[in-house]
Amino acid sequence: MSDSIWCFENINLYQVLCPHKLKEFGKDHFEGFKKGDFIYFPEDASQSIFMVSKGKVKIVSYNEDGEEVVKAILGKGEIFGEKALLGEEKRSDYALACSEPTELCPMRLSDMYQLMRTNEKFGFSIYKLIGVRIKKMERRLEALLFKDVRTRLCEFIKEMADESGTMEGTELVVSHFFTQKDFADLIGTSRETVTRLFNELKEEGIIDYSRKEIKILAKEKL
Amino acid sequence: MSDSIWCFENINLYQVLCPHKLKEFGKDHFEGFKKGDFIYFPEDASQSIFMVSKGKVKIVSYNEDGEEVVKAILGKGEIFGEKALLGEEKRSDYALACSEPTELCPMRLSDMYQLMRTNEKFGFSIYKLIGVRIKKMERRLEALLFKDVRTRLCEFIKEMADESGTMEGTELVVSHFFTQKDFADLIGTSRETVTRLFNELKEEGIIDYSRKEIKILAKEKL
DNA sequence: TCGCAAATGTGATATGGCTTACATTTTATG
DNA sequence: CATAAAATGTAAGCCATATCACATTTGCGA
Repeated sequence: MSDSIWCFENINLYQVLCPHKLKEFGKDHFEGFKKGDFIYFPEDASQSIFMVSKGKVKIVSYNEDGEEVVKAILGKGEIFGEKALLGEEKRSDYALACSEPTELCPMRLSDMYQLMRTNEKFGFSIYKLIGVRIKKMERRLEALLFKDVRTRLCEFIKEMADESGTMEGTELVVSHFFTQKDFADLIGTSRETVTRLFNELKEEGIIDYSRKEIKILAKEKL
Repeated sequence: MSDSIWCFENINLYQVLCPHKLKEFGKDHFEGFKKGDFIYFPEDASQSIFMVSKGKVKIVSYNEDGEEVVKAILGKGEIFGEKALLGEEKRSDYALACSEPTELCPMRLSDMYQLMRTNEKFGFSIYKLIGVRIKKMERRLEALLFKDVRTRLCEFIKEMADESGTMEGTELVVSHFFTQKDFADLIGTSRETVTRLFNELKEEGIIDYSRKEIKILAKEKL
């Protein structure tokens, strides 16, 4: 649990990547996005990776019916588009800003590679970041294979709490900006089931759910 | 589709990694394993990554009941343990040889990093390899989220065919050494369902399944 | 501030695939 | 070659969760 949300599992990437600390690359590093602005589209050339320096970014795709499917939501200090580093030539999904204003810190691939080669510490940070991503995916896969929906939701809430929860008195509070549909996408279930489960957890006095935040009243029961 | 099984999605890693081509690192690079030999255990320090130079390797874990759950099966030219490169300190699963003899080409982490830094081509191969792994995982995740078991099995068979199928007359033949339990683990279903589906596909004249190989009679219907 | 679209709530019904339980076949092993 | 162990085959019943069909609430944009 951390109060500095950009501290990403012991790798302070914000510190490493932030333009202020890397003046030589820092010229055109900030960009302002409005809510709903697309940052990239599938088939766009994967030329850079991004760090969120302000706001929130959604990674999504669209299913056959044109409905949005959320794959990830990222906040300050988090990185996306990093598959570009791994030989991906074209983006495979959409990235869009979902809060206003959203500011990003894009880094060109060539700069990244150079930095990774010359700055050992930086290189390791990037490796580690990708490793963490893979671990996260593996956990998700395992949950999907072996755990029921309620367990998946509980674990998801706990993860959110670990990443961005704050203690307010005796309550652990996680502020968020997910819709229940987003939760559903992220844990792999239907919107209706999520609604039902949130109310169930509420009834049982385990959480207190509202649109903006989740208060965790009994973490041990999650 | 390729007849050289170690050609891994356009990256000929065998060529790059094979000890014969890297004499300076090649002293102790071959090791013989018998069927069932463990290569590493969870909690072992992640000190090296391996390439299969002969035989087959299973990556597994065990569930609460002590049953084996297969996570991946790798053949010649494929790499495993690569999370070591990404900041993983301890192995998180078991790797064991599942054919005899199995030979590996282990590379120490420090050597890898050095090679990656000095040999640009090598570095890119590794990045790309990890990228391919991630893509594969993403596909798996998506299949699990959006597709029913039959579709998942069909796609899995098609993938096998693309990776290691050979044309024999008009038939596309994939030889394999999976049990139906293995298929079940890999696509996320129960063994019984796999049995049923294989027989269903057989009845429908789409494939011809036997323990050693799958003949694909109507790829378009898969 | 009104109106409308998006988000949430809830019941009824349907169903894919898991589980259980056991039979049969194939393969490994002394 | 005999016997055990592993893999495969099959059926019946059940259950978690999807799907459908609405009602209600919330919040945003004009």
